[in-house]
Amino acid sequence: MGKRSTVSMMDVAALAGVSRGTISNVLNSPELVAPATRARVLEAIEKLGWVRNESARQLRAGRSTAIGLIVRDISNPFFSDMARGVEEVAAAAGHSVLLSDSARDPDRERAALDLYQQLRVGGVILAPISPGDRGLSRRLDIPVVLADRIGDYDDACAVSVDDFVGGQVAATHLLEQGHRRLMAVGGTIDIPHVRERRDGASRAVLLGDAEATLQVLSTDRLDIDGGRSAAAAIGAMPDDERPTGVFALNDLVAIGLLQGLIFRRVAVPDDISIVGYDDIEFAAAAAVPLSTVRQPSLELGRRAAELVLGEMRALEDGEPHRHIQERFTPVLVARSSSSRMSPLSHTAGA
Amino acid sequence: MGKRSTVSMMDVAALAGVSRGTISNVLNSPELVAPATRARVLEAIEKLGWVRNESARQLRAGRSTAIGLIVRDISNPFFSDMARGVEEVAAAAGHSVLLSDSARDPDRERAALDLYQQLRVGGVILAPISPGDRGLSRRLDIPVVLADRIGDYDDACAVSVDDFVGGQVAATHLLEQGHRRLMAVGGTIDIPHVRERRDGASRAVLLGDAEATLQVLSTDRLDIDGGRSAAAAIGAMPDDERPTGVFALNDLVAIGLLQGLIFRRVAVPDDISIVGYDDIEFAAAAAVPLSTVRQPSLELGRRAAELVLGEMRALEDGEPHRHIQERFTPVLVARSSSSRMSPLSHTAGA
DNA sequence: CTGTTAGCGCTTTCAA
DNA sequence: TTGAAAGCGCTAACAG
Repeated sequence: MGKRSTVSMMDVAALAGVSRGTISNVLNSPELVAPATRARVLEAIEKLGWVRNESARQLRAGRSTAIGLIVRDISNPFFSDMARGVEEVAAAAGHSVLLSDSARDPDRERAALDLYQQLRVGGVILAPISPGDRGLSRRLDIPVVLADRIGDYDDACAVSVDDFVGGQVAATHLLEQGHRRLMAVGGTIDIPHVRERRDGASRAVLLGDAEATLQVLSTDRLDIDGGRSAAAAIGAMPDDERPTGVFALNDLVAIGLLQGLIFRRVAVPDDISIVGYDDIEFAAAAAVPLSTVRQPSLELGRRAAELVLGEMRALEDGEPHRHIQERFTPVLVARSSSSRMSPLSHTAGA
Repeated sequence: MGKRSTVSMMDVAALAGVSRGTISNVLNSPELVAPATRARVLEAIEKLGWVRNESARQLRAGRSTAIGLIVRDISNPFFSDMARGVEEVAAAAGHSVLLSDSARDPDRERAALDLYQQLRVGGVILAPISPGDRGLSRRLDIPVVLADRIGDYDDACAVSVDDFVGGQVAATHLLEQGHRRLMAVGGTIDIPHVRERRDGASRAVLLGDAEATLQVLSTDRLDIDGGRSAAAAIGAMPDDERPTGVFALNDLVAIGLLQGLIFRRVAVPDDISIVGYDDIEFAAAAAVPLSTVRQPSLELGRRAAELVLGEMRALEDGEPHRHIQERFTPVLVARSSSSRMSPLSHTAGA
C-alpha cells in the first residue's frame, strides 16, 4: 500500500535482462527492437507496474507535447463546447490537453499561465478575461492561440466569432419579421462583445429601413437577472414606445427576459419577439423556444487546436510560421420566440 | 523571436554572481538568503525572464504537488460547480489543479488517469463514469478521492450526495402538496443515481400515505429530449390515470417535460406539479420556476479537495490515513412548479 | 550565509 | 539489434 512506487526503468531493465536504452526503444521506437526482446520488456513493465516518469522524459526532451487550455468560464456552454473541440483535435493528434478555468479572475488566469510555462507545455490556447495582451506569446516563449478575443492582433494566431455580423443577423431577422421598434438589451458598452453586437444591430437597422429605430437598454450583468430587470423596465414603458422586437445580447439575458415578460402577461412572440445570442442548450428548451444566434464554438475549439499544433510543429521543425487570425461567422437559428410558427416546430435546434 | 528559451538557473547564477544553490534558496527558502543577495538574484531572474523548469524540479522531488481532477461531463453545472470548489480549496493551500473532462468516454477517463500518473501528481479527484473500480488508488499509487459515486467502498475516500434521501425529499414534498398520484420520470434503472432516487421516492410514498401511488416512466436519456417525450406520453394518458405530481429525475428532464406540457396546454402546477433534481441555474429561470432538489456541488468539491490534500499530507509525513466516505444531504428548493405560490416569488433560488 | 556536489529517471547518440 | 554513458535543470545535504 502507501509505500511510494520506486520502480524505475532500471528495475524493468533488470527483470527483462536488457539495458535501459532498450526499454526506451521499446516505448519510443518499437520497430528498432527484436520482437522477442520487446515482448520480454513489455511483460516486465506489466509485471512491475512501471509507469514512465513524464518529468524525467520532459526534462530530457526540453518540452512537453501537451497543450494548455485556459478558458474564462467553464460553466459557460460556449467554452465547454470549445474545450471539447480542442480535446478532440488534440487527442486525435496524440497530444494531451491541460484544462484550466480562470473563473474570470485575472490572478487565476495568470497562475494558470505560469503553471503551463513552468510545465513547458508545447502550446497554449487562451480565452482571456480581458483582451489586449500584446507579445504574450513571445514573453511566454510558447506558441499561443487566442480564442474569442476581439480586435486586430497580428502577433499571435487567433480564432473568434464575428460579433458585428452576429448583431446584424439578429436585427435583420427582426426587421424581416416586420418589426420596426427594436431594442438591444443587456450588458454594458465596456464589454467588447456587447459593443460589437450592438453596433452590428445598429448597422442593420440603419441600412434596413428608414422607419426603424433601435433603442438600447443596458443591464448591469449579462445574465438571467439582467434579463429579468430588463423585463421590468420594458413592462413599465408606454405602449407606443415599447419595442416589439428585442435583441438580447446573450441567451441568459433572453431567458430572464422571457420569464419576466411571461410573468407580466406580455405574449411572446405576439406582443414582443425575442432573439437571443449563443444558442445554449436551454434556448431551445424554453417555454417559448428561443430564436438565437448560434456561435460555432466546437469548430472554434477545433480550429484553435489545429492552429497551436501547427505552430508547435513549425517551431519544432524550425520552419517559418505566420500567425493566422480566423473569424467565424455566426448563424441565426429561428425558433418560436421571434415568429408565429408552430411553437414546437423548431425546438430541436440548428 | 521563436528561438527557444534556453536560459537556465546557471545563467541567472552567473548574472547575479552567485551559485545555483543560492538561486534555489531564494525561491524555496528565502529566509536563508541575505536580503541584498536575494534582491540581486530576483533582479537577475527578472532581467533574464527565467522561469523555473517544473519537470526538473519534480524529477528531483519525486512527485508534484498538483492535484488532478477528472469529471465525466464538464458541461454539467453540477461538475463545473464542483470543480470550482476543488480549485478554491486547492489554490488556498497553494496547490494547482489539473482538470480533465472525460466526456463520459471510458478511454478518455483512462487516458487522463494515465497522464496524471505519468505526471506524478500528488493526488487525484475522480468523478468516474462507472462506479466500482476497487483498488484504483493502490494501483495508481496515488491518493484518490472518488466523487459522486454510488456504493459502499472503503478502499478510498469518497464524497457523494445521498440520492435516496433526495428522492424521498422530492416525493415527500409532492405528497405534502396534496398529490396522491405520483410519477417518477426519466432515466433507466441501470443508472445508479436513478435507481436510488426512485427508491427514495418509492419509500416516501410507501411511508407517506396508503392512498398514494407512484408510477415510473423511464426515458432513454436523462436530458431535455427525454423530458419532451415523457410529456407526450403523459399527455396521452387518460385523465384518471394521469399523475398530478411528477418527480423528474433531473432538471434537464424537468425542463423538457415542462416545455412539453405547456405546449400541450397542461397547466403547471395546477394540472400537474413538477419537482426536478440538481437545481441547475436554469431551473429558476424556467417559465414556471422549477421546484427542485439541490445538490451541494460546490461543497462537495471543497470537501473532496480537503480529503485528497489530507491524504497527500499523511502520505508525505508517513502518518497513517483512514479513508473517509462522506455523504452530503440534498435539500428541496420549492418554487412555483409544485405549488400555488405567486409565480415569481421564488425565482431567486435557494 | 553561500558554494559544491550528487543525483532524480529518462532519452539518445555512439560503439559494439 | 543492443549496451554504455552523458547529460537535461533542479534541489538538498553538507562543507566552508
